[in-house]
Order: sequence, then C-alpha cells, then structure tokens
Amino acid sequence: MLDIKFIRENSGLVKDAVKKRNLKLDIDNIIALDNSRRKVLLELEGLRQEKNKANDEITALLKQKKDAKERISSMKEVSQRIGTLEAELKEIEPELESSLLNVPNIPHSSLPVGDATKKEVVRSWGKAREFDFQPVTHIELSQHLDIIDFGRATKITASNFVLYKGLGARLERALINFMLDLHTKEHGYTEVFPPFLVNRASMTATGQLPKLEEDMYALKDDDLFLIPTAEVPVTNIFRNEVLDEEKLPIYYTAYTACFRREAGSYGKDTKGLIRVHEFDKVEMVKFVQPETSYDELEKLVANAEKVLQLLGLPYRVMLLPTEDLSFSASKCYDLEAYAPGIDTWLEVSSCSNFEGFQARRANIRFKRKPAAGERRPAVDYVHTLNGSGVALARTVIAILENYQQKDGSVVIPEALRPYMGGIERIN
RNA sequence: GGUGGGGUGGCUGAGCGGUUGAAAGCGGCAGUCUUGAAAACUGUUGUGGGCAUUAGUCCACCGAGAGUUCGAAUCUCUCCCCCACCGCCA
Repeated sequence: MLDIKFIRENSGLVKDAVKKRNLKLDIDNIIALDNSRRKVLLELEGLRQEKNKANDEITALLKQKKDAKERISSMKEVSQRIGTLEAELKEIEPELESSLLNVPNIPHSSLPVGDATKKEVVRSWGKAREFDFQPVTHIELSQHLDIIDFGRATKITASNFVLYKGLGARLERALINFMLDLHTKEHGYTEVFPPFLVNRASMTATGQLPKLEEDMYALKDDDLFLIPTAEVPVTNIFRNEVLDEEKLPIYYTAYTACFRREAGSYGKDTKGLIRVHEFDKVEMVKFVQPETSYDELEKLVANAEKVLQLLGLPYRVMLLPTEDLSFSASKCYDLEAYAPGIDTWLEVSSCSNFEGFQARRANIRFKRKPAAGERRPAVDYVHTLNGSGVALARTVIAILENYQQKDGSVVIPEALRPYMGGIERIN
C-alpha cells in the first residue's frame, strides 16, 4: 500500500507507475475521495470540539446543581449533525481504503519498461552440458526410475499434484535440508517453521489479497487460506509490531509447502513438474532498514544463486521489466535454471524488494535511535524483501535432466550426497 | 465442542455514566548528585489523523463493530481473541 499523503503529493509519479505496469487505475478518483474525506473531517472535528466544550459546561452546571436542560437540548442538534457526518465518513473511508489496497507498488527506476520481452539477462552462471546422447525429459526419467507417480497423485487429489516415491521422495527431503542448512549455517538466516494456513488479514498484508483471491485455495468453513508461499506467514510474523532498530536486519528462512490454484493458466506447462498446484519451497525473508534494502536485495539474490551453484545447475539472473513485476514489488530478479530435457529455462527463484509497501499494509515499523539533539526516537516502516532459495519442483526437473546419464540413471550432485545417505546415483 | 474467567498505555494494575488520555507501581529517556557507576531526587515518557506547518492547535483511540445518552473505558448487543478446566484427538 502506498501512503495516501504520498499519492496526494506525487500523483504524477503514481500515475506513471500504473502506466508502466500497463494497468488501468483511476488515481484521480482516489485523490477526490481523499479530498472529500478531509472536507467531512474538517466539519466533523469542529463539531466534536463544540460538543466536548458543551459537555464540560454541562458537567460544571450539574456540579453547581444548576439547571442544564437548555444546554442539553441545544446539543441534541449538534449530535445529530455529528451522526450524519460520521455516516458520510463511513461511506468514504472503506471506499478509499479498498481503492488504496488496489494501487500497486511503484517500480524502481532501474527497471526496463515494458512486457516480458523486455526481460534483461543480468548475468549467467555455468555452462550448458554437452550431451553425447539425446537428453530426455524429467517425466521419462522419473517414470523409468519409478521415483514420481503422477497418475496416482491425480487419483488421490487431482491433476497437477505430485507423489514422490523412493529416492524421489528422499531427493525432495534432501534438497529441503540442504537448502535450510546452507542458509542457516552460511548465510546468517534463522530457521522458522510457520503455519501453512493463514487468515485474511495476513494475506492482505503481503498483497495477495484482495487482487488474487481466485488464485488461492481457501477453506470452506473458516476464513483461512493455504499459503501460496512462505512469504505470507513469515512476513506476517511482525504484523502490527514496532521493532528495535538494533534487531535489524532480521533474516528468516523457512521451508513450507506452497499451494497455488493457477487459475487462468490452464493449458500452460501442464506436463510433469513444471507447474503444479502444490510444491515445496525454501524461502528467505528479510526485514531491514530502508536505506539498506537495495544492498540487501543483491545479497539475497547471491544467497539464492549459491544454492544453484552448489547444485551445479546452469542458470541466468533476469531483471524483471515493469509489466512482469508482481503487485507488491518494486524490484525483482528471477533465477532461471536450464533444463536440457525440455530445453527450457525454468524460473526457480524470485527475489524481490518490496520497500515499505508490505510494511505499510502489515504495519511493521521500527524505532530509530534518536539522533543527537532529538528527544524521541522516530518510528519508521521497515523494508521487507523475500526470495526463493529455491523452489523445489522445478529444481528437481533441472537436477534430473542435467544429471541424467545415457543409461537412464541420474547422478546425485555432490553437495546433496550427504543428505542422500551417501547415495551417488539413482538407477 | 462444553463450562467458567478475562481483554485498559512498553509491562503490572486501578477505574465501572460527567476535567479520566486514563490513578499507582515498574520500565524507558533526560537532568541533578558522583572520579565513574549504583542509589536517591527532579522532570519527561502512547499511537493515528485534520488544519497550520516555525510554534502550535484540534479530533479520535481503554480487543473490533453497532447501539443507548446532551455525554461511554464505564450500560446494551454482536463478533474476535486470550486463559483455566472438561470432552475429543496426532
């Protein structure tokens, strides 16, 4: 959420941001709503002041055992007018509030303007392997090795769910442990294990709601949602809190399953593990001082890259253009790992800086140490960031397809072997 | 799921229709004292919003929302949450 004051004073900038995202939003209407809100407030607060003064007088009269009837009846009219104005406010404020919730974050000025074709390769790592045979897809590999059962997963749940089996299940668990260990031991993150169900307030705070409700799995009898990413519960850890500046920056990492309905993307990438409704992911979330957030973003990307480097998977870092940027983000890098079997670059991580956008929605602030001469500490919104470190299903694709051998077996990347009980190969 | 008890400022905890934005204590900050620290003493110490933006001034907020009243932290209703015990259960 953007600050209404900011929108009022920088309407040009905000309109430009909306345009760069190729969205249609009536910013002038929001400013008009704010104007009428303030106009009502002006009269209302004047009348309330009058009321408060009259109350004091009535109290004084009653104390002196004098007659206050006249004063009391004169206030009835004022009270009624106050009631009318309050009713007007109750019309305006929710409308303004919901309009504000639909204004996206402002893209950072460093982003290329335009659609997906403007996506920029920032850097690449690793070389695509040269095969002396025709590489096959992860679907064929996993069937042959009997490590993923897509058919029975459909029977149990629905299409695009996954049943890992044997060393496939072991590989999934190994990846999760490997990533969590890396981020906690090498990158300074604290591990958390949050709930996989969250309430509406949490979903709104990180920006999934109200816009993306149809993309979420929701429970029928409770106003709860299955999380689409650990970003939601982890960022909400500090909702409505004021943090001490000395505690910043806070780095959390979490493994969770992620649930996405993927409404509207039917027909796209429906084969195998590319786009599934439930997948595992290790996420990194940061709460930082505003002045440091762009440095923190670069470090976050490096932390995610390290995972792919240790797994020996060739990848490229992409800077997302304005139209590809998610609603809450101001800058975002995607990591794409190459999968030779399906010959595709797979998005396995998204690392974003949200600046104060989520912090304002979630009301996450911190107390700055008072500068010399200042008596009181200033209270400010933190900046939040998060990035996948990394998403599993697609990483499994990349591992299977990059490490496949001519005989159909798959070599386990060295970094994972300690987590696979020393196993070096699936066959 | 059932029964009972609660939700007041950073914390503990008074108030239960009329100078109560809220006693008291603790904590925090600043100062006095001290070589320094502690103790003691003094002062100060919530958030959001409107107008003005230098000073300031006004409004709102005692879990959330609605109601009664000239006036609500205080009375009524609805909801949410917490605690205890019972039931069920990995």
